[in-house]
Amino acid sequence: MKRLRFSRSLRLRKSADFRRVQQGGRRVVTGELVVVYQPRPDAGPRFGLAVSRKVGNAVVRNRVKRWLRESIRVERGALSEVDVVFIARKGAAVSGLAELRLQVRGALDRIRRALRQKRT
RNA sequence: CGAGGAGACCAGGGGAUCGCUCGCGGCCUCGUGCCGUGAGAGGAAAGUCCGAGCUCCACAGGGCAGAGCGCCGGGUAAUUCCCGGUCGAGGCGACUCGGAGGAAAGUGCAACAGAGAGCAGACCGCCGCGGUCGGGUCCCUGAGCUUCGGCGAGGGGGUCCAUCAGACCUACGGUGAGGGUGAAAGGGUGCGGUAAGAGCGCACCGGCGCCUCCGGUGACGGGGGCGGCCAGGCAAACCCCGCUCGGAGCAAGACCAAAUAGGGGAGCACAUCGGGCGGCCCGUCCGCGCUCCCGGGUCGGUCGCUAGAGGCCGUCGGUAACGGCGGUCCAAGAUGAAUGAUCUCCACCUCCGCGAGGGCGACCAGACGGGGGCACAGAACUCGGCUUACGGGCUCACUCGGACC
RNA sequence: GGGCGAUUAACUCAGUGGGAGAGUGCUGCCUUCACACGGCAGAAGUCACAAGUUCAAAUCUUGUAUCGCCCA
Repeated sequence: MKRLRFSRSLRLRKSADFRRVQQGGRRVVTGELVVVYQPRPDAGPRFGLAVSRKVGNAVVRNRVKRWLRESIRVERGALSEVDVVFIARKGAAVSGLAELRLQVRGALDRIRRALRQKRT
């Protein structure tokens, strides 16, 4: 069985990258998440998180980011050639890991379909 | 057992699997790689309210202005913090709380009410001067008012006292005792005194000032003498007195260094002008000029960046805070920002059922089954404090009340 | 992370120790055939919250909460 990792190489880390994705990318909205993605040919996938202070205090924000990282780690599958930014809404603070994991899976499925359609 | 006050401490634990960040070692296909191994949030990490280290501002200079602090002594790198004490307030008590210098340096403020509110004041009342009038009491009558109980202006009569007293009036004077207003009206009680009064006088009590003695390093406490009631409140009002304070903050600052645009540095000189050194004045430095040189900054990266005024134990000094000496232990460094996820077992709290067991007794204790709960909160340069948030647990001496032996 | 500021009626704001106010909006009446404009009257506030100083606090002091601004 392939091990499920989410190391630093899979993360979006630069301010310029965030700006590029959020300004030029496409948008998918689930219940508590806004997911923005932009294709990036001939490269692996990269994921970024954005949890603002409106979501809660530092403990709550850290918890939401951990839930999202865990969800991405489990659900990302064979996605590639794309940059994705997950933006948490206020309700994410109380939705719990299971709910967020469902929403991440749904958003990633829609991104995969859109990319496949575009390629063909 | 109940109620209460004070201090110290903990911040669920074990196991399995999958992950994240950093250090070290190894491997290769040298990468934002893989493997192994070790470490990985708090008592408040929080608020950013004080104090420091550190870095830059030329040195951190003078005066004014400004800001902060404010009982006394000690601790400390330092403080507005801590410890011990003094005084005041609260509590039966253990104990708690206190921004606690100066209002007999000055300037100011006090709405409304009230006669008068800041070198006070005469509305009612009381007294004196002047004027007018006989007055008290009982009975009858009775305008009017009424809470239907009564209250009663005025008039008539009986009786007592007598030209003193008293009542009324007025325009004057005295009074600060009484009424009433207010948050506050210039000590309290008693006696004397006076036309009436008043600290006007006296005694005691309380407070204040000055002198002096004793105890204490001191704040202050205790005793004696004299004065005299003249001296109200607010300085978290201006202010006065004393002490302290240069500014900014690791996004400080140093180094490496794309694209784009053209500027930048060093030396010498500087009357005026402009700018910097937190504000103003002084002082001082830099620029505009001349000569020489080629690097500077943004994106990004590296350093700063984690071993410290550290914890614990023992001992000595000290009432204590704390300090000296010796031993020992620990020690996250991320940067779109790590310290997590799932499962399981056991603790802890609480509710319901059940109520075994122990004790002479007040009472203790809750086995067993089921349900619920397990807080506040996440390092961002580092320390010392303060403040605020917080479910519960543990421990040590104490206080008050009750019951029992 | 660090440095600052604000909070008063539904909205925008004044008020710097004794009376809580202005404009817009809202409600009612008048005016008009009707509406707008206009006129008159009225309601509406824990002065963000909690302690303290003071006789007295929106105002002064301290703490808490919320919102906003600046520094790469």
